[in-house]
Amino acid sequence: MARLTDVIESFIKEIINETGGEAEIQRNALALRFNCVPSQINYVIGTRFTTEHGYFVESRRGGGGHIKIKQIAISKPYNMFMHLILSIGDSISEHAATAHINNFVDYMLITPRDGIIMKAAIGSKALKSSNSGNTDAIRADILKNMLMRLIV
Amino acid sequence: MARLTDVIESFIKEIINETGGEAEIQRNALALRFNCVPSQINYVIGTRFTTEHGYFVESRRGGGGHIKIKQIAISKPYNMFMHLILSIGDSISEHAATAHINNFVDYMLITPRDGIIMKAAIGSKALKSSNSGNTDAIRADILKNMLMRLIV
DNA sequence: ATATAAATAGTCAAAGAAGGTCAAAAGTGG
DNA sequence: CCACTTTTGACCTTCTTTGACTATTTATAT
Repeated sequence: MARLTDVIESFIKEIINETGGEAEIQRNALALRFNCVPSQINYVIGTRFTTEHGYFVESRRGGGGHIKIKQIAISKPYNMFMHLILSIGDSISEHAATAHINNFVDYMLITPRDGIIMKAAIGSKALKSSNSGNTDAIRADILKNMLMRLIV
Repeated sequence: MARLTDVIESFIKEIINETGGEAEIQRNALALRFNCVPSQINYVIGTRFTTEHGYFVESRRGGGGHIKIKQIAISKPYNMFMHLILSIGDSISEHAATAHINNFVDYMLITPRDGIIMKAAIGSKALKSSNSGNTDAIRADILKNMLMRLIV
């Protein structure tokens, strides 16, 4: 029995292929089409179209709302970039994050100015309000989001 | 489906660009043109042309009434930069932070790329691991840190 | 002048249209 | 049976559209 999740997954991937990298869907319409509850769409996206899988997701609510799923480009430099993004994991120290950012600068994947902004964003001063315990997780999220945005 | 609100927004912005900074419209005429109720014009103005977005709005009722939407001119960009850093306070919503960043881009205090990185850093996706309650505080810290770094 | 009509714009809340979250229930493979 | 994944559903948040009612300004008739 083919899992619905897999069917929806391929459906979305097909759209992405056809349009050359981006699928813009409407949650309710899709749920209706596959005869499932809307939140199943969220499940599919949350398990199959994550950063780790190389996708970037945005959405808007309200009238005319939608969900946009973008595949990051897969040219050579991006592969390297992606590889580094994946190596970040879901928790990272300031020291390690800074090292990564400096690496990105060294490899010229980002400019020194980009590096300055990023280091400011993930520095301990910027995250001092976070309850110790999840600081490293927040830092990882911030770092990955910043990097993803640059290649999506 | 394209949101009417967005259509009206771009229409007004086009006028502002053409006239070099100011749009004078008539609410009813515009509503008629876009086939909506007049108050939708107020909605567009109230959500897209606020002070935070860098606009100033005046109006007059009665015969020959009108709504004037002016883009705020900034004489000394640097002052604006400093002023906004100070005005951020110790807590800020994603909405407000995004508006600030977009403003910085509009006034060319930062590049669009800088803006992308910054918005990624303060987006709710990046801060989802923060214990709800202090998300806005963390965001304020991050934003201030990034901005400070650029002028120090 | 004054009262009244006409022409505008403003406010606010309800209805409508999406999407998000989270946990319980159900299914599956080992 | 156990651990893991998928399916479902109840409830929440955000954004847009609509409309009834209000406020202000200008025009017109007395």
